[in-house]
Amino acid sequence: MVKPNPQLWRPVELKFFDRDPRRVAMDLLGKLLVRGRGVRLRAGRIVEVEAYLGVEDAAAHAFSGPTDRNRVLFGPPGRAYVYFIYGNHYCLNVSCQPPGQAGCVLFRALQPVLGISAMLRARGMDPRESRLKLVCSGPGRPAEALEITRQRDNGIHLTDPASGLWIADDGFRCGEIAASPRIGITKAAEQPLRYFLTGNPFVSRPRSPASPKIDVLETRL
DNA sequence: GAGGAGATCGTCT
DNA sequence: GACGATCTCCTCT
Repeated sequence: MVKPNPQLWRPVELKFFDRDPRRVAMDLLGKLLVRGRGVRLRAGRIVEVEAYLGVEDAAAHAFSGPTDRNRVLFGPPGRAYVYFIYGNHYCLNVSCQPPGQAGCVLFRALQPVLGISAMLRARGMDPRESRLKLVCSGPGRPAEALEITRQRDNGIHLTDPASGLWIADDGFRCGEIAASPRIGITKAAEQPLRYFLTGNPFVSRPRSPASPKIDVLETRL
């Protein structure tokens, strides 16, 4: 494995997010989600995401219009939307499209790249733990590993390293991208809006429980 | 390994 | 008061 070099990481530009969430979701695969600035960085490669299409998507938080909770989704693109779920977990999304449209992408799984011991600590796991899939696979776990909370991070700029939570491009070519139905939802559950890297061991579930159907979309080498 | 159930609390109706 | 874009632990096979 090549040693990560944060000096070469470039923040993703704002215009990257000013597009259809399906396109943003696919293009986010292989990018890095980074916590911190300067030293003591924690970073994970994005290997699994889900697209939510805004007010026309019955499974999206934005479906019933703006509320105090989801207001970030209706604002500018490239912002963190953090919500609390099941009394236990925070989940991180990034807003897409121009203000008024409420598309977003949910981060479902990361492959730990940098600051793994700090992630293990944040997750309350044994520092000698070798099953790294348990660190960031599943939407609640990256938030815990990177200490993302609604109070601290909701609405911040994911395009700006100064915010302390940002998305970087290190030039990684991600290989084959596949799509399947989204996980854990009951409405609009059949649409293939979950995207992941084929064969990557850090993907939370290789196939959706609701449907085994997987479509290979494209290959980037 | 698979499946089920409990934990736990913010948000919405 | 009901529900939820989840996780973990426990039991069963």
